[in-house]
Amino acid sequence: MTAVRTPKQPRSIQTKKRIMRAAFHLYAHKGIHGTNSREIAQKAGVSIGSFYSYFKNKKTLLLEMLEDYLNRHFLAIWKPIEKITINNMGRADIRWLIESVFAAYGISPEFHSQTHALRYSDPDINQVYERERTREVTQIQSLLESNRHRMRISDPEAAAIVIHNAVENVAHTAKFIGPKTDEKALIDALADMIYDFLIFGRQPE
Amino acid sequence: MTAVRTPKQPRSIQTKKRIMRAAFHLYAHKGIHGTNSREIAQKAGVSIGSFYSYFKNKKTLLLEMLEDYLNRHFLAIWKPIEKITINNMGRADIRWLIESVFAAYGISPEFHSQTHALRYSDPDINQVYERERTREVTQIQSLLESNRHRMRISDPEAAAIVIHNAVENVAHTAKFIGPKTDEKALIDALADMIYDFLIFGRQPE
Amino acid sequence: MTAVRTPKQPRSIQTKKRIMRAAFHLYAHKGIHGTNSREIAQKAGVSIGSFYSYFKNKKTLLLEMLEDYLNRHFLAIWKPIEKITINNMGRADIRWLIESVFAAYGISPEFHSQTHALRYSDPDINQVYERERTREVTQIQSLLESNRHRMRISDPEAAAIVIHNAVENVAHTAKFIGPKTDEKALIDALADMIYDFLIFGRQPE
Amino acid sequence: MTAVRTPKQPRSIQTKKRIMRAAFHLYAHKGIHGTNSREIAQKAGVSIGSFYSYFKNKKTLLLEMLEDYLNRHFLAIWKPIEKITINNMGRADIRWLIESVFAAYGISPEFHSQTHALRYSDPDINQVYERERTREVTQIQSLLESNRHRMRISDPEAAAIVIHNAVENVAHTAKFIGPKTDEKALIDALADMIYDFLIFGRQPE
DNA sequence: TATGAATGAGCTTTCATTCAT
DNA sequence: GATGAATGAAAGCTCATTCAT
Repeated sequence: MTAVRTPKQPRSIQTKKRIMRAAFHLYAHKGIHGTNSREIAQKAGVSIGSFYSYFKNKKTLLLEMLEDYLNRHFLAIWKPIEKITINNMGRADIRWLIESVFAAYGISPEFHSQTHALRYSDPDINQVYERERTREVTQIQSLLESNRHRMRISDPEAAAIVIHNAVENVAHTAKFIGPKTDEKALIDALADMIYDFLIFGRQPE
Repeated sequence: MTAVRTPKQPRSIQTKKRIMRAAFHLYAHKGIHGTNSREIAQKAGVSIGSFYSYFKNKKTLLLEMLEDYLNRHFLAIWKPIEKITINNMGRADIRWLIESVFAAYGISPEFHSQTHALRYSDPDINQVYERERTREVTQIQSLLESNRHRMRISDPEAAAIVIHNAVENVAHTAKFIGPKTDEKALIDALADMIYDFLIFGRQPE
Repeated sequence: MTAVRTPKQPRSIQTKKRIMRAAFHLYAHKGIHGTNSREIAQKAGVSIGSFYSYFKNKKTLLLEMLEDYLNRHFLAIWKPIEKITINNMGRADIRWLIESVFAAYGISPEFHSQTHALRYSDPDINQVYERERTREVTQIQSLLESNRHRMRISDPEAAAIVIHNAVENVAHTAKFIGPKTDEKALIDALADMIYDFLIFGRQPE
Repeated sequence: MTAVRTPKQPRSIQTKKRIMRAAFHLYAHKGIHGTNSREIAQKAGVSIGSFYSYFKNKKTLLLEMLEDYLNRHFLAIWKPIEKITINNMGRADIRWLIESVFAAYGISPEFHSQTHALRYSDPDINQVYERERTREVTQIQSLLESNRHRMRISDPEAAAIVIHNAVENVAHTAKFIGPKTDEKALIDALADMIYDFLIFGRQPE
């Protein structure tokens, strides 16, 4: 049977969080496959038995962590959106958004990249990611629609996908490569590229 | 300790290639961590003993596979470069290059993504990838330099990094998501974005 | 070390019984080794802490359950004995007894068989069973003695053992195999066999 | 993947047999659930890795052992059948058969009883046993048919079931209780009971 | 040189039991 | 008294690697 504990008491909730935080750090540093459950429990300061009373198995832990992480990721990007002039976006607004994405990728490029790679061999992970991707592309697409009158793009969905990918992955790579890169320059280049694309873009012949 | 064989006879070379091909397929389908050495040997039609006479250990196999893969990847992109008007690039040339990248990512987005994720926890893998990234960015940067007179970009290195990332990752994502995506539209959007950025781009204030 | 509670208040007694009943059902359906203590407590509607205040450990629970079960088993067989013409038994009386045994095995052939099997590796269980077996064989033997004048058996103890085994195990098997078996036919055959054996049996040469 | 080794080389076959023999002894002495795989491997003088290259898991080992055991059991009973006057059975023939059964139960009453008990919670075990039971009852029934002209039993199948159960279980119990029991007396009583039942049995009214 | 049997460290997971709240 | 969070020994099983044949 071995039902998983659904924590209600404050103590329980804290314990569960401690485990997830410990796993997060270890996964980032030693790799998901290079970290075992004992290690996670130990780092969280709980027994291995506790670990398994909060998570059915290691996979479940990973899925919960991923949902959690992607939510934080999403919020880090889109929470500051109120500061943007939604239906009259300028270069500064685009730059602001890009900076949010860079900040979001600062949470943990390691965890991001590793879980992303698991999409190929793990349908459950893939599903979580696909849901997230859709959510983000939709967000961008609706921004584009709000500014449609000023734009010349013919296919807002393709544009949203391209922009989403470009920004996310430049940010990801930048964060990974680390302080060597001139982040400011990258953000500027990206902002230019996207702004020109959206506002000055010629209609595809 | 049996020394690792450096195959010189044609038959040996064939065997080694068979092992690498078997591993490549299995890694793509079941994940690197979901594939064990017995399985690889079996699929390659050799004994596990043979496997270990060709590769010191599994890690060595992976590194050799990665070098091999990245070479194929690089060539797939840059071999058709002769067909490009190097120092007077137009939108069509850019489009052509992007198509090459998309084709290169068709080789195995699965293997690519998985090995990429290992960079965080495995310095050896990271090194191989870093070398490759530099090689590719340099390639783009030199293309930009050749067309500098027609461009207004202020920081060619940042531009090269941004373009490299944007293209590679859009291609990667497109190949992964599969036939659902309208690949043609993505390539068009990317070509527009990059062309406008390079040729019509305003000087950053 | 919290002492085990010896329940005297009615509510306590009820709780203890609830636990035993829950265990009894689970053991029968999922096997003794396939059932864990949390499951028992849950099905009984008590906390695991309560469980251990009623039973020192799982083994104690099992022993108490077994004593309980074997008492019910014994009574189910021998309570209707008053209806038998003790010292002038006929075929009908034998049949009547056999039917009681079949009924007794209806209580739980699963629990019976499982605990029986533990005799080999568990001396405590074995002791309880041995005591019970002796009690039942003695009962049969005394019935045989009461009818000795009409019988030709030379060794009443051997006869008692043989009869005891034959009846118990045919009943057990019949109950286990289930409705497929024609229980009536089995009971008839058994009654014939035993009656002929006892009343018409020739002296062993 | 982890394919199970199908032993072909003599060395392999020996190793597999050694494991099964070790398990057989341990299961009989410490109980199936009281024996772990490490212990079995150790007693067999092989590594735990070897154990699992010959058996997919512990359950598979048990099933193979059971098939093996029941075959030996069956042969021990029915191999000496040639010495019986098949279609004119007398008391001596019956006694001879009963002795075979007693001998067969001498192989391992402990293993027998324990696996038998698992029938309730394990459908695979149950299936193996049910197949065996049918095979044995059929054997007895065909013996009864061959002697039908001398018998008065009305339902050969019920008779076969009753006899089968009676003999097997008396033998089982006798072997288990051990030297305390006067085995000779039991066999005599059984032979009398069955002979009288078959040959002198009155027709059920 | 090729084979595949053998190894055993190490991993995931379970569950009887305790004890702080 | 009752609760259920916490414990950790112990079990089943995998798999990279070695080495006798």
